[in-house]
Amino acid sequence: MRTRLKDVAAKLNLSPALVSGVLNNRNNVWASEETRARIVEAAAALNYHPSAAAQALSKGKTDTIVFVYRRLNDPAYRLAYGGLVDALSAELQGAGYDLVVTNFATQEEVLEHLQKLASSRACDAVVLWGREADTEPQAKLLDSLKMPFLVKGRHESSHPAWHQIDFDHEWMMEQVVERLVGLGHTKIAYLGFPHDEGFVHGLRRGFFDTHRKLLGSDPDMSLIGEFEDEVAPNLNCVSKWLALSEDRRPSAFAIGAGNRAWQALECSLAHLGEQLDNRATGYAAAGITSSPFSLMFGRANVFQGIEIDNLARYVTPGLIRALSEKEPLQFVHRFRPALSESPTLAIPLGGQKLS
Amino acid sequence: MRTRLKDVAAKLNLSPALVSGVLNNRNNVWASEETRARIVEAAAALNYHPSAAAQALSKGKTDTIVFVYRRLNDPAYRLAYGGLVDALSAELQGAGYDLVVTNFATQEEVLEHLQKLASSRACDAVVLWGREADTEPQAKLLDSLKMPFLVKGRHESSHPAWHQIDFDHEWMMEQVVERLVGLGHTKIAYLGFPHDEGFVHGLRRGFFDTHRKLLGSDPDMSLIGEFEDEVAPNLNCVSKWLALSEDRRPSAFAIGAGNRAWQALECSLAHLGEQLDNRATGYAAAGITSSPFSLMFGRANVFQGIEIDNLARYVTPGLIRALSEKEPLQFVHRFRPALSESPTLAIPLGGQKLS
DNA sequence: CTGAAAGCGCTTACAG
DNA sequence: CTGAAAGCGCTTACAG
Repeated sequence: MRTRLKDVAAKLNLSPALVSGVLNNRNNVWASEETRARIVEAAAALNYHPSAAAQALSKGKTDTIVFVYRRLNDPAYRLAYGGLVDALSAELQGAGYDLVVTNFATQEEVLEHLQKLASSRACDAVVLWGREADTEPQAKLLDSLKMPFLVKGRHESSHPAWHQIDFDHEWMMEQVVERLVGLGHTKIAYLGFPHDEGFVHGLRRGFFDTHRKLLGSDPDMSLIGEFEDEVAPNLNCVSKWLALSEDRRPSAFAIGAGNRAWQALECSLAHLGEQLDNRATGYAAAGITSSPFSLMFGRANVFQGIEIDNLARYVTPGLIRALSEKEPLQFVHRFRPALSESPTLAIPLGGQKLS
Repeated sequence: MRTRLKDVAAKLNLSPALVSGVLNNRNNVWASEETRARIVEAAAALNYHPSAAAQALSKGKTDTIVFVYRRLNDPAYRLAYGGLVDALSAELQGAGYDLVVTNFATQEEVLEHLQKLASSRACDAVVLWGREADTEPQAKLLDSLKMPFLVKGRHESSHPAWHQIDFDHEWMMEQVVERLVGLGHTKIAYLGFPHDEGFVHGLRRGFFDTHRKLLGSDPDMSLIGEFEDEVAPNLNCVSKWLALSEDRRPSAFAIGAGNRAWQALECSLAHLGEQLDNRATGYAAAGITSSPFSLMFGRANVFQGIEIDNLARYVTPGLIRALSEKEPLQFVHRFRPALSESPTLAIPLGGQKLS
């Protein structure tokens, strides 16, 4: 039999109420320092830990947060979730919360489960992650059920009062363009995604706005490539760019796309015996990457795996605070990760001699 | 206020006990079909879901399983955990269990938390994942606390009664060698890890044993390379192998290592204008990979990301059964994933013309 | 400083 | 077929 509150109370000849009060540091409970010490000591000696279920039932608080998402086929999403769960769980653990992870194949199942979560009082809050088309109805449902939640995404214009978080995509692309222009490049191509999603538009907007601001002109529309995260279309596009005459050929690349775009870029360059470098001469690139990422051959400045771990760390305190309702809540978080040198495998290529 | 059991009972003028009995399909409860239907209907109409805490308290069962691990620096571990959590959570959800994920920086914290889990009755079972040096003491502790658990790893000789799962590494390497020999290769090099861990020894043993069995001789010890999962040492080793005279040079590679070994292999070959292929002529390779993995240039047969998802799917039913104790428990699970063609980026390299 | 009592929302014999 | 009652293990006013 595991130790219960009454066991430690009995051992000390005290009432369970007192022991409970002391152990929980309740401030309307009075006990001598000596008694407190005895209680704490006895609890430790008996290896007492309150029953989670009993506490949840009497307190009406579970100290549990549920991370809910729809499973996506795109492996990049799964990877991001993996890192996120790892970091989120670690952060919440530190604050005394458990993280339960639940995923479903369909949006219907997600919505049904959110209903159940709310009415079975199985958690204190929910974290929603995924595409905006999915998370918006999910968040709406939780909102109507008065269940606290945090949602990943850019819902700031439609739902400014939601507790939401995402990257500051416009700012990130600004950093990218500033970096490339700072190196001395003026002909900058853009590789991005073709999807109609908030972050895609944000990245594109950031590129265009900063290009205008720093170079005084709109980007050359023939140097804008937007493709799925596959090697072939990116490779095709980049190799055409590199085959342009020198006056039209880009010398730098702003990447608002995935790892396949980077791989295509590096391979196209490798064909010409070139590789990326952070210099005014030759070719340079900067941009976002999925996690985990290493360049194969060269060097570049990247937002590493968009630092999803840091995103989790950044947002957790706000979530906890929102739950304890001690401070006014900041609703819209825009995270600005650091642009830094990418890890590189530095695989020697072409004519270079191997050791 | 959320609906409680008494609410639906009151609405139907029935006692809570009856409603509870019917809703839980208890077999010593008698109610007419009509009454049953009314109860189910009313529960649905009121959106009734029993309080998880109250159920846990009265039943002494939480329907929760906790996944505990120590955070490791190696990103490959994190990735594996990510995919695992995804799959495990999905599987358990289907069986009515919640998965809570907890990770800690140190082994001490893990052990302390396991203590707490056991004495706060916060879960029905624990899943342990990580290196055997960590999981062994963890499992021992849970064992002594009578907390059911499943542990990843190869503890079959030291603790045959533990509910444990891992890949059948010997068998996997057998498949690899059979595949390469089947293609017609006889000079097979081996790339592995240098660590003193169960799976490393298993892979190596599988390679040696099968080599002897199929080729009638021990492997050439100069064609055994065991390195950390980094490009440089693998690249160095493979390029030396490829520079050997034809009578000594390997034409095939059995990989019991990580993605860096594959990258090194492909790049070494690319220098020579070669790439991997599943043929008797040229170079072939087969082996294990970390998740997610694509070859850059060529083709090969691999155990894809060691199919950690399938491992989770494979093991969940046993875990659930162990908890309900309906069937005798199979303790040691050895999973045999399928050897299949690796995804490849098929990046055209070298003198090849781009479209 | 201390203790008896009610309540959280269920489940489960048990008596009718 | 049905209902009153005790119990799961805590917390929390409240009375002393």
